[in-house]
Amino acid sequence: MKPTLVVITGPTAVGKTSLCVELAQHYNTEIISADSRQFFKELTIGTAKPTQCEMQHVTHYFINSHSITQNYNATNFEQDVLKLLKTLFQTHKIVIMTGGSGLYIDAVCNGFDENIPEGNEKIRTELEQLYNKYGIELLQEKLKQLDPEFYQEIDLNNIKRLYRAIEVCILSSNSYKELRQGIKKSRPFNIIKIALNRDKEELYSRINQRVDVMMENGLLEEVKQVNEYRNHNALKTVGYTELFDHFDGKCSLSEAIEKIKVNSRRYAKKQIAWFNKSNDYKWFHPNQTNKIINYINSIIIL
RNA sequence: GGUGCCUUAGCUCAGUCGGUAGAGCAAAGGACUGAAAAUCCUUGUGUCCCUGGUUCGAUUCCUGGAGGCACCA
Repeated sequence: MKPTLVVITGPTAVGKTSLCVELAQHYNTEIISADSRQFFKELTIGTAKPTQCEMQHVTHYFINSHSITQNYNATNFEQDVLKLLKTLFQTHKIVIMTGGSGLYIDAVCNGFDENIPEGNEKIRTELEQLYNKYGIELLQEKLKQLDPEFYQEIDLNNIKRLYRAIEVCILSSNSYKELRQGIKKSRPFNIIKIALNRDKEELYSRINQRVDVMMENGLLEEVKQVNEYRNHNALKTVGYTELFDHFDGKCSLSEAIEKIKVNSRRYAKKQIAWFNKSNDYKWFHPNQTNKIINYINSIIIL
């Protein structure tokens, strides 16, 4: 019988961590984090990692696994998790993966189309220079020549999507449109997908409170310590960019804190939209531990 | 107490030489296949403070009132 990966996701601050610790103890298993910022050992308070205590009770993977100076992306994560799961499934029938990074979860569950090349630092730097020098129109024009079909589909104002599309065309000498098959990979394990949510008001007040607690716990000091790395992708993160702005005198501390709350709420909205889009999530309230266990058991028995 | 200014979207304010109104921020919804806590898109009906008057028509002009701010006593 195939082993099972239980995916538990949901918006930030909904209560994923404590539920998953409970579930992991119930199933006597371990947790893989699918959070694109908790990888980084330098970012702790602002990314709301599990507590020391929680991590002592249950083994967590992909927390503090990387440094902010390293580049780490969804493909790296996909490959690393698949490798890890192979090992974990030798001793566990169930493994839990939890986090709020939709793309990373999809990478593990579905994979990416095979013939599309990975990101390339050199090309990205060149494209960025072109953008800074000539503006977005030049890149739009470039894509139009390289891949007129995809040019029609893409959001032409989205510079990162433009970079990516052009990069793929250059690297593969093929059209991005052609390469995008959207074929889900089959995995050697079953996947149960669960998403958590609460009333919006409740969620938002949890977010606001959590930001206040982060400040009490020393977020300001943590951000100061990584200030010199602010150009790294890992630090383009809610909770950090706002405080960098404060350091630069662009806003007061209390304005920065308010901005962190606003941006966290927006992040939660975006996450909910992402998870809503795919219909294979079963939604629960984070308090429904028993219902969730029953749901998982009912599928595993089948 | 007197004089002047203000009162318009959740907030800050613009505007209508009289034909029922619009920006920024916030908010809501959405997109997103190797940077994803990134990046991007869409969405503005609100007793224009209240009252009476002038007018075909008032949020806009005039009278009176309420609240706020400033200055003078």
